[in-house]
Amino acid sequence: MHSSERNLVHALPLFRGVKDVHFDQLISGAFLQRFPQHVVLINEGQQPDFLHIIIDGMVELFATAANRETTIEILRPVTTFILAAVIRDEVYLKSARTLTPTQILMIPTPTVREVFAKDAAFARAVVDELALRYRGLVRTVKELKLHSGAERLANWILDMDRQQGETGSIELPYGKRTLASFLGMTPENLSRNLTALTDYSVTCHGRRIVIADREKLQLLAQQKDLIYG
Amino acid sequence: MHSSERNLVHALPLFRGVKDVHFDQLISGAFLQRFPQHVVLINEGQQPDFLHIIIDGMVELFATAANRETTIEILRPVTTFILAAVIRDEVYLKSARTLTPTQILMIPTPTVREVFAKDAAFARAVVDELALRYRGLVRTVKELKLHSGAERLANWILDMDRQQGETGSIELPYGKRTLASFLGMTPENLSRNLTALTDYSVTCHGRRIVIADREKLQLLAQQKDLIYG
DNA sequence: CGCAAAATTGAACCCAATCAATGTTCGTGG
DNA sequence: CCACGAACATTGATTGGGTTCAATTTTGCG
Repeated sequence: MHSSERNLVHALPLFRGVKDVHFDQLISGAFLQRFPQHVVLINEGQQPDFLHIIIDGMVELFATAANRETTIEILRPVTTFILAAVIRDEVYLKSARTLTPTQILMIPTPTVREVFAKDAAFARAVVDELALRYRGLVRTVKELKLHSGAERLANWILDMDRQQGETGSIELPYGKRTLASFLGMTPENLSRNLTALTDYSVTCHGRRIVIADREKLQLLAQQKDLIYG
Repeated sequence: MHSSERNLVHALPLFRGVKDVHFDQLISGAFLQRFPQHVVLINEGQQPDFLHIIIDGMVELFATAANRETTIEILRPVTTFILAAVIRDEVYLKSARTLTPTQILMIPTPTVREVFAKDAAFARAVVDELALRYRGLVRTVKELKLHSGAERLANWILDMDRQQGETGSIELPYGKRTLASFLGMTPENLSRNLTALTDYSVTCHGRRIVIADREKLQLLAQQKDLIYG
């Protein structure tokens, strides 16, 4: 790893405050690696070898059963994944693949566990990340069990608009197939739900979605949990 | 708190290895309190005041939206809840109510955060708990998105059988209404799914469920993720 | 430019929710 | 201890959201 990259990595929230000695230990055995698009990085059921940290690009966590497949989370920089598996030293519950060309920092599991045990700042950062992700999943479960497909889509659009600067015009960060899988519906249904949102001031052309009247859309989205979140 | 209770609490996984000074600090401001059945302990949207630890009894975490309600998790001793909210110092995403008379240890949020910052053993225990719960939620999401109602029920029955000693005869730990809400279906549908499981060697009388042929049931349950879990 | 994957649209089907009615369980007070 | 009422549980009939299957159009990429 070059020293410029080293500084970049040390500045990440996960490593900020970590003692230099410990940080050196963390990255001494680490790899900073580039992967092309659509590459499977890990498979569910495997034992964790490395903690993965997304430096650049986009990663999809998904799971399969029988002949089905679903997207659990979609991650962007700077985020770890399979942190829980590394901490507990248990098999992955999800698989991961790149959605774009992606740069990933891989730290061997034993190193992570060692430094975690002796560096308080790192431990706190790990907990913070875990707690954040836990809350994200709680929101997902609430969304799935309490809202219809159209409502989930509406919520996602409002969320994405917020992330992209609340301009009322958003760009899909990934394909509609992936979005459908993430929202828990078929691609066909996502299509239908999108046209149904016309009644709520939403229009979609290609990868661009425009919200004409945000309040109208919020009416549908039943924003209760997002207000609190 | 009596000294016998104190010792009991100190022996909990969450506090094992915590320095005596720090443990004293944790419980000095804590309450050990008994609640009757069906009492709401916390409401989603509130700011966390205490970390809750279930010493005895059973607690349901649930969430509401519009006029709907759903069960997210059902917890038994010895488990914490709203740990993520306490760690991040953000509002609760779920509400909690007792399902049975319950004894709960309540530690003020600031104390938890202080001790967490200076006691490595406690920090590790917190992370362990968080990671465990995170993985539980991942399983929930997979279950919801990949399996039908009948399959989820089958999985739940097999899971419960395992927890109760794999005797092939299990006792419902809570009402069918609650179970239905937890599994993400209506009480009517749970009833129908239970009768449908007759074809898979499952019979139900009152609160008792008997599995005649476990392998037959596993066929339906599509156990993939549980084998790995 | 041309092909393959993705996206859309329509039609039929199915799982699950809702509405409605009856039977059962259980806690409570007489 | 029994009787009663209210909540819970079951069963049937109907409705609806969502999936599946199938065909067509569009997009994106080599």
